[in-house]
Amino acid sequence: MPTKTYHIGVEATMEIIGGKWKSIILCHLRHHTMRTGELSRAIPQISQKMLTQQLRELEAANIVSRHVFHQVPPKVEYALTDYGESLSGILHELCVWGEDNIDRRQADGEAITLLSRDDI
Amino acid sequence: MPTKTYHIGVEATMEIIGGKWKSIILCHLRHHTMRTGELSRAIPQISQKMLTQQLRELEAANIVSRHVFHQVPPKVEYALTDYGESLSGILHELCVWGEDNIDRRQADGEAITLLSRDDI
DNA sequence: GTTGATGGTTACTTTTTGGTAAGTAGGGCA
DNA sequence: TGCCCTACTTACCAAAAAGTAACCATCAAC
Repeated sequence: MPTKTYHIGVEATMEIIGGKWKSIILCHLRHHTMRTGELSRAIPQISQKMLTQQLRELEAANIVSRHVFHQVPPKVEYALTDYGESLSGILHELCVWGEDNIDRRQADGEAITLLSRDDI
Repeated sequence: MPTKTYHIGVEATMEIIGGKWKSIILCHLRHHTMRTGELSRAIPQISQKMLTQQLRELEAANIVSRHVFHQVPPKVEYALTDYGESLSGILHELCVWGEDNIDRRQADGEAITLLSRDDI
């Protein structure tokens, strides 16, 4: 098997939290365990397909855990793993920096809105 | 003009530092001003086209400054702006977390290498 | 026995992103 | 005269990521 080569640490991080959805999902899970439906309500723009796909990839990277309750109708809960929690500080800063960025651009006259500034 | 809407701060951050190259470029610029050629030697996998394209986008977001020396052959230097410096802490953490992630995966038996651990 | 709730998969299409290769500029220099 | 250097641009193509829409399973309630 060919050896995977990184040139700088951030490459590996971005492979895990990069993409359009993963960091958003993680920012929500940072606060509490969530069910599939809760996540898709919290991220209304995401499709079912993308949501489960990204959750599977985060699970494979050991960032997120998946807990299936064998019930009908089904119930599945997602949470950060202990290792995933090690990203919590970074995720928080990414949220806060983004909020500040949006503020600046608004002050600059850009037509831009941030719907929820729920990051504590 | 339609108002751009974000649902959570991290969306805005990722729009700026996301993608395959931007965070890598920024991690290099974090240490010092660099010329175009230095950057492409530091990031050997990137193509000319991607390098200048990403630098232009970072410049447009006021994260990176571009200083042209009117010489022949041309000389252009890139640096973080003051605002770009506000990302420095995050970039550092992204590098460190990635280095740790690679260590774990190596310890886990994955065939994986990190070429330079130059993040201080 | 039809409907609804939840979580999920699949095939297919579109959009976005990235890669390659070639070309530009203009003075230096042999 | 013609080639080098550096930073960049452009046209074109390939690959990856994301969107759409339809479908599945299960059991409970009506």
